[in-house]
Amino acid sequence: MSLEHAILGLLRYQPLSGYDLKKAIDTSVRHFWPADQSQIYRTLSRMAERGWVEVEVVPQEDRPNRKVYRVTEAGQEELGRWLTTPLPPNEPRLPWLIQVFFAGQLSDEEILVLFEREAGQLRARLERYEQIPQESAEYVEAVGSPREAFFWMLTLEYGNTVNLAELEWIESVIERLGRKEHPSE
Amino acid sequence: MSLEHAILGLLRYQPLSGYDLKKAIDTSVRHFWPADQSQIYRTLSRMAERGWVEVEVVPQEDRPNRKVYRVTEAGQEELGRWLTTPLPPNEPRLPWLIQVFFAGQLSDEEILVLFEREAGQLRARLERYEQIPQESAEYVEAVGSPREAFFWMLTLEYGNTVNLAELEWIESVIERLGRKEHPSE
DNA sequence: TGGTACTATATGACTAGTCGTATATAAGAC
DNA sequence: GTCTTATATACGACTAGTCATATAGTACCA
Repeated sequence: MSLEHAILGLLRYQPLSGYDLKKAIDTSVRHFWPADQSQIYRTLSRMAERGWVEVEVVPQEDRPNRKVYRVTEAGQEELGRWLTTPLPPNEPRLPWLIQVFFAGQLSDEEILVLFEREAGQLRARLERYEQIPQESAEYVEAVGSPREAFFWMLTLEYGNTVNLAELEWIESVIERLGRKEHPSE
Repeated sequence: MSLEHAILGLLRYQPLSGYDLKKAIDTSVRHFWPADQSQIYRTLSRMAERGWVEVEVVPQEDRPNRKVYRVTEAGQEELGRWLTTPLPPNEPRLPWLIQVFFAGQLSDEEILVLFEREAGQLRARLERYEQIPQESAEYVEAVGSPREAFFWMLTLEYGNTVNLAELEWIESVIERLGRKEHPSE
């Protein structure tokens, strides 16, 4: 399970509570691995059972105690092992392509909406990506490893490249649809 | 749920059994919506309960009876409704990018393997895509709708475009890694 | 004679992830 | 004075999808 390994990777930079981790994930790996709060807590419990992380309970006044997790030796090893393990080919599910696949039964206007909508979502995503370098500046500084930061930025580059290719393809389809070159029946 | 709608779309071309559907899915929407046998059968039962499909039991000698499903009026409507419904933005999970994100702690050799492996998987996928037009020729003929076939081919074009962009990006990363321009620590 | 593959459907057990809600308290907004 | 936001954790219910296995006969191949 990849969430476990994302958590190991993040905790390696510094020990964090479940709450902290949620925020750390949302400002780092969220774009390729979203995780919601309940999933994070469950996963942390499981990891503690397996001995990949250790818990330290930090009492707080007026608020629930913090349970701060840190990576153990076993956790370090597991992360190293996983990072060099070949993954099965990814088979992402793209419901939008199902809509495209059966779009022949829609009207030309409806089809145009289908593609324009997707183009809009991609443009919005690309705009959000532009803000990431600023947002992550403090983490880059805090961790203080240009090498680590280089690979963080590569994942952003990936997102930019792939989403831009998608957007350009959709724009080319919209253009072709406008020229009415596609079969009418 | 998208599998339901993929099934409705396929049954619209002709009534099929669960077994037929598995084969139809594997030669059509598999690349963006894989489905395994048990999931297909469960989904068909649910769809029949909802009245989206009707079952006809076709007795066979020496083999289990075929349960042939056909789309009802309600199913047709549901498909039309769904095809024009905006989908929430897709958030695909890309475990490989988690490996990239934390690759800074690996050696340069290990990192190269990580990228070369992914490049290999993409090349294999692109090669498989090349065979799809031949494989689907009989379906194109059987359904006899150039309009429908046009959109089938668009989903293939999408896969080609996006996977090629990914591959080219990875190749550019490999080149940069080779030039040792990335931080060593 | 045995192994494998095809046709055809079905079910139980499991996992990852989602959704909603709950518990506490404090700070700040309107 | 109430509503929202933030801090911090937890759990029950649910869903989609996976994996393994079962049944039961045919057919082909070595």
